[in-house]
Parts: sequence; C-alpha cells; structure tokens
Amino acid sequence: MADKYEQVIELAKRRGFLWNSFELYGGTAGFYDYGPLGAMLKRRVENTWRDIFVINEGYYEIEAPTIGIEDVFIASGHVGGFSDPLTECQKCHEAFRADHLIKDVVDNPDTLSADELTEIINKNNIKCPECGGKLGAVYEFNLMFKTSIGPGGKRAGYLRPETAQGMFVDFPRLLKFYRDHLPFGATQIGKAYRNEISPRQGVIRLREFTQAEAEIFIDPRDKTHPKFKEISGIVLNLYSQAGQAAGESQKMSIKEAVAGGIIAHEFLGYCLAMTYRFLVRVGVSADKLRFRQHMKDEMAHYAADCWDAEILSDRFGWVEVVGIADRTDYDLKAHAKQSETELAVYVPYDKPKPIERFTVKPNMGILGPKFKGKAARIANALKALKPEELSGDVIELIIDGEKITIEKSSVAFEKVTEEVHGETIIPHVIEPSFGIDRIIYSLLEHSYFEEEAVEEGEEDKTRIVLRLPPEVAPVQAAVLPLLTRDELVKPAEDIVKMLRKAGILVAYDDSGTIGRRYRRNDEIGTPYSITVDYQTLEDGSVTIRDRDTMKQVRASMNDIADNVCDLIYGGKSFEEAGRKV
RNA sequence: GCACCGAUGGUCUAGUGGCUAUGACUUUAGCCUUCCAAGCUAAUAACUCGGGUUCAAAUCCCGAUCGGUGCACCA
Repeated sequence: MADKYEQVIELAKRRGFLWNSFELYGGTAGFYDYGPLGAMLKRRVENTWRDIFVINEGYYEIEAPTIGIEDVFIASGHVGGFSDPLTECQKCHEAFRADHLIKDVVDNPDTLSADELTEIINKNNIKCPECGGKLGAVYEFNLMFKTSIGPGGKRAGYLRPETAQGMFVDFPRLLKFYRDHLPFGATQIGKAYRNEISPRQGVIRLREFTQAEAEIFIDPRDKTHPKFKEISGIVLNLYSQAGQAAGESQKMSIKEAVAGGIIAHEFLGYCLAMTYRFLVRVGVSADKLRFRQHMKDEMAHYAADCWDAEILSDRFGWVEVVGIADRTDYDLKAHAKQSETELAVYVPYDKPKPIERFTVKPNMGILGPKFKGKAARIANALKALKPEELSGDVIELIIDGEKITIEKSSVAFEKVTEEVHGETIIPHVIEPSFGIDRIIYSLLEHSYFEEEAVEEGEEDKTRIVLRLPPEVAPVQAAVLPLLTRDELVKPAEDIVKMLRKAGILVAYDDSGTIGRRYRRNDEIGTPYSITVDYQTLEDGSVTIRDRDTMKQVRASMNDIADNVCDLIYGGKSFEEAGRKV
C-alpha cells in the first residue's frame, strides 16, 4: 500500500530532487542531499521568500557563521536548556528523563546538574519504572553538535541550532544600519543543526536543515502594522486555543481575529498573512493549511503569542512548517545580560516631556577632606535618600556599621524640572521562522497528482504530474522537436538559445516519442513544453503545451522568450499566450 | 536509545544452500515516427555492509547500517 509519502519520495529520488546523503557509504539518518532538480527548486522557494521578506518588507538579509561561540548559546539558553538529563536502566536499557523521575522528591528538578540528579536517584533508591532495575548515572544529552575552535580544544563552539541568534547578536550593528529607527528587521536563510536522537520521517526531521527566519524588532508599545489594512481581509484557517479546546478550526479574516483578541495584535496578524501568501505562492494547498495557536502551557513563558503554520500531509497528519512568535524582549535581554552590553533603542518623544526630578548634590569640597576614603560611598548613600530624609538639621547615615553624621550644609538638594526628550526601550521581537525542507516536502506532496489519462481504445494509464507553480518549477520550459530531423532540430536549438538568454532554465529533449517526452516533463513539473513541427518551417510558429491541462496554443517563435517569461512571472494566462490549437 | 518488521539493477519485482541471479518498466545508442509514455534492434545495470557456519551463502546464524512502525525524545 503505497501512500502518498512513498510515491512522492520515490519520484523525488528517481528524478533527482532528494537523495539520502552518503548513500555510497550506506547512508546516515537525518541527512538529505538536494539533487539537481531539488536544489533548483529549493533556490526558487528561497528566492520567493526573499521577494516577500527582503524586497517587499525591507528586512535585509544577513549571513552569520553556522558555528557559534559558547557565550551565544549560554545566552540563548541552548547550552543549559537544549539538552535533557537521561538515565538508562542497567537491566532493560530503557532511557528515562532523570528530572521526570524525581519530580515527586524535589521541587525544582530542572535546575539540578547531572551529578546531583544521580545522587538523588541513588539516595532515594529510585528504580526503573519499567522493570524495577537499577538506574545508571545521569548524563546530559545536548541536541547541539559541539566542536572546538582552534587547536587545543580550549574554546567550545557549537553548530547553531537555529539561525535566529545571528540576528540578535548583530543587534547593535543592525540598529545603526537602520539608523536607530523602529521597527526594523533582519533575515537569514541558512543551515541549522540539531543532533536529533532519532530522526525519522524523511526530510521532516533532519539533523542538518535549512531555516529562513526573520527577526523583526518593534516598539513594545505599538504593535500595530502600517500595512495592516492591505491584508486584513485575508481569511485564514485558524486553529486557536479555544478552537483546539473545542476540537475545530475556523475560517476567519485576520481583521476579525485581531479585533476579537484571538491573534494578539496587528503585527502578528500581518506576519500570518505574509506566511499564508508565501506558502500558497510556492505550492502549498490553501485547503491543507492551517494556523495553530500554541496552547498556554506549550508556549515559552516569555512569549506573548505564538502560531504555527501547519500543513496537512497524507502520512504524518498536520506538520508544523512555520512558527510565528512574539518573543517579547526575552532574547535581547538575555544577550544584554550575558554580554553586559545594553541592547536597547532610544526612542524620542514627539514633544519633550517635562519631568520633575529630585536631585541631591553632596558638597565634595567638604565631604572629601573630612571623610577621605569613605567620601565616595557617603556621597552615593546621600544621593539615594528621599527628600524627607534630608529635611532634618543633620543627616544620619550608617556606613559599614558605623554611624556617620553629616551637616546639612554639606549637602544641597533641590527639585528640578527637566525636559526629557525620549526614553530607552528594549524592542520586542516578532519571529517568523520557516522550515524550508519541510515546506519543500509539503509542496511536493501537494503538487503531486496521479490522474487517469485514458485515450480511446487504450487501457488505463496513469499520468504523474507535479503541478508546481511555474515560478518555483526547477525546469521552466522544455523544447521538443517533434521528430529527430535536422530541419526541426535546428529551430528548436535556436529557441533554446533565446530562452536561456532570457534566464529561463530549459530542457532540450529529442529522444523517443513526443508523448513520452511530455510525460517525463510532467513528472518533474515543467510547466510549459514548446514543440517545433513542420508548420514552424512554414509560418515561424511553435506550439506551447500547458502541463496542467495538456492543452496547446500556437504562438510565434520570434518572441517566444518574452511570451514564456510572461507566463512564468507575469501572470499571463495560458489562453493569452497564443491561438488555440 | 529500546522493541518488532524489512533491505535483490534507476524503479517495481522473481527466486532459493549448488552452473552464467528472473522479469517488467526506465535509461542509452541506432532505426522508425507529423503531438501525449506500450513500434523495431541492441546495450548498460542489482543480491546493504562486516563476521560466522558450510565443499559451497544473495539464501542459514550473529552484528552493524539504512528504512518503516510503536515507545522514548523532539517542535
């Protein structure tokens, strides 16, 4: 019983989209190669993403190293939190989460080290829950690939488990690049690595995978989006927290969802819209797409709201392909703490605000000679005092347990009204994060069709068609001389040249019967096939065949390149491309 | 990581302790051929890997790898 996954993967392997990596040496789980067609498809999908996020939204792309230093992942929490303490039963060899086993014994098991966990397990005589056997020493299994930088292994490095950190770490530079204005965003498309314990499900769970992520830094007080109106009418299939409790998703416009408080704010709603447009544009079926909100207990504690785009697959059910989160100021704060650098934006007010401030000015000319080494600390203590504490004739302070009396004349204080021109704020981060490999699989599956192509008097014959959007199809046009004869081959070769000059990836094929060649191209998703026949020699026209309908039009050979470009990129309909045949 | 199942040309598959390992499709070359994979001729191409048993292993046994499923883990 070949399910769709098998059919799609079989086709992908056979025709050069996806291959198991290292097959020559037996292969290794969790790694896939993109073959000639797969790599091209992936580039086109990535470029569509660029078109939306980089060109249209202006979130410039950066490229940070795939190896990160330890500080980065200490700040991000991956060193401490991206691992699980495991213990194995010595008897039945079952592995367990050590912190889960001692949940009833200690209050905060996730804060303990592996050694401490081992000790607690031994002390409390905790046995294997399966067979009652003795449990082995607890070890941390971290999902990051570790390496060392430079010789000697002194400096730890990690292959990045997500591309996001690159944008956070470059925050100060990015802020300057965008001339200190919020909102701004940066994007990155690249590899990320996770040493999965047991990767399965083909390209759905990989140890090396491609992410496309945007980190958009916004003003926490204003989460509206200037272009919200443009997308507010888009109707999405939303599987909200309430919907999940009720067990059903609902179709709703983004406007309604934001107004009803289902989507936290406009900016997140806008990101959902961009995600929807992207996925549908590259070939995901809109009716097999939904947005699922994270449940409260599933969401990271710092997240304000989080939605996953999920696609329906034949074998795996709903698969998460995109995560869109409002991560608030968590990441910037974490890196600020780790790096001891302020990561914030100065936001000027429209009008300066008058602010009343109480200032204390210790007279160092008196305090200095009198208290010498203690003077500075006394001054600081004085500055911390409130107006009523300074109002007496003398002021008493305790410094190092010693009572010190200060004459009123040694301190001046006053209320001043100052103009404040703005304030420093830590931006919130909106993060749409795309799993490109999962998206590639999704669109392959959603584009894959087997249809009965029954000709009169013939047996049932299935036609396999990959209905890829022309924009992402790896091969964009096939050029086929109807017969292998010089007088037809020559013009066909001219057409190939014209198309290539226009940047179209074209396949030339003159082998076997025309039907077979059409089928071959159907299978790899080539949207248009151009055929040269004897009429070409008479009037300079060729036929263009549409992959999806198998219909043909006849068009002029001279402007074939413009014509095909318009079909692929210009939204020209097939009927407009020439005369009906 | 544990348990169960599986692995034969590019794909699907026959086979079983014993000559040169089936067949189909695909592919390639040539012929033929005026639009949707089935015309003719020829060619290429496989027993996952390592060890063991045996005169002899693709076949039996053990282990590894990869794939599938369940558990665990993960998002």
